[in-house]
Amino acid sequence: MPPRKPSVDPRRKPRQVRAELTRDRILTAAAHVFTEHGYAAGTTNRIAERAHVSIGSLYQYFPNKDAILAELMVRHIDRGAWHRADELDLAPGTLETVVRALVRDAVDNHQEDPRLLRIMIEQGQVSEELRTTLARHGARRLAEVRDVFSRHPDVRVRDLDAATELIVFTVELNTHRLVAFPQGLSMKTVENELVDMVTRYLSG
Amino acid sequence: MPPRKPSVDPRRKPRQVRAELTRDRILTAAAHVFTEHGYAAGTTNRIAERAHVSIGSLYQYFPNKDAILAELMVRHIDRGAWHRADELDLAPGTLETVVRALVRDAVDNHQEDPRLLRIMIEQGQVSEELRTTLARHGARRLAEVRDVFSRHPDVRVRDLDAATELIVFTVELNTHRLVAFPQGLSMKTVENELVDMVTRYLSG
DNA sequence: CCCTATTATGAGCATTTGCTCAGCTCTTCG
DNA sequence: CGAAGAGCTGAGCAAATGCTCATAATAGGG
Repeated sequence: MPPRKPSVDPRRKPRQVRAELTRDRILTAAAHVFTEHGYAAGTTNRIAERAHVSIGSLYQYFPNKDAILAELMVRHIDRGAWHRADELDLAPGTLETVVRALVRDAVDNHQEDPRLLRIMIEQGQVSEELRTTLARHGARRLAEVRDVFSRHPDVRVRDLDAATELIVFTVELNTHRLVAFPQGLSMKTVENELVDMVTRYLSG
Repeated sequence: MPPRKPSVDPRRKPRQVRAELTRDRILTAAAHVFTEHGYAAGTTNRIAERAHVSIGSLYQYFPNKDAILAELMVRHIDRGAWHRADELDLAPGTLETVVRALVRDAVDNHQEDPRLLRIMIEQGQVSEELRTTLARHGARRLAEVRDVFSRHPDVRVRDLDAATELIVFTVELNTHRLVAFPQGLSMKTVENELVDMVTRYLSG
């Protein structure tokens, strides 16, 4: 890492529409670049290039690289993007149907957002607010899934809370792996086996 | 990142005890440095310094920085993971017993150094060479586990290969999560539920 | 003790990356 | 129109980092 200055200097605040657009393009590009290359390899020059903006312009609006990530996080909070992303649409039916819906949901929503979020979290610069918000939302989602399970007549497990947590994470992690490394096994195969495993588990 | 050469050149293989020790010191130092500073900030010079070895020596045994992490990961995987595959084989019992052994194995193997583990996982998304190395070792392990499963009379699944892969990754990933981000649930609870899920899945 | 293969050294090269700055273009408004 | 300020540009600096290579030190069989 090159010059890491204090650089707490105030940056230009957009006064024309043009500038606002530039800022947005930079942020959008940054989101893409970070998700694609990771934080360290997501260089400011690369971001500027992707935004079709000169590095000079970039640094006119952000005092340093970290500030870009920070702004990205703020926007995430403001927009509540992940709220929608993880919304679950579980219709009642066979247990297998329900589980399959859960798996499909994970596959659908696990494309872009989670990776960026992971980068943000790993980078450690996460605000306390983001952390708690994420935690709260995660809990809410767990509760939703657990409710669906608890209402289903075929579900027979010792510890529903533990089971729900295990299942949600297992589905999520396997999906992540599939999306990240689309190796050997096909999406369909994995989906089927995942559904089988979870369904049999829940059935007792 | 400075010069990123192809660097597929063969490196010196230790022929004297002295060299073996040097290699070990480098790896040990690398583990510490990566743990302390993270991968990006864990510079090769810093590693060499901590190992009380010159960078020249470091590069005599490792073609590049990634290779050091790769070796660390290989050692991590190798350690214990299938020394016990034999035990599993020699002491066949209930399917549940076998599965529990598998889970315990993963837990034991990961209990040691959460921070390093996280780095390995996170960095795993980058280097192609690293990935193939891991893939090879992973494949070996998969084959062994699949063998154990295939020999057990109670195992009834459509696609043993797919099932094995799903199981191994699920066990591993859940263990990672538990160790790296310890949350509400206790180790014991998760172990039990994991065992239940996998056992029921395999039983068909 | 000597000779050769092996191992160790570290200054420095090549490259990368975060970031600056002098000067340019565009917008706005009297 | 035209001036002033807002916005934009990109060559390039300084620091950092991965890695090489010429050279020196050491080991161990003969």
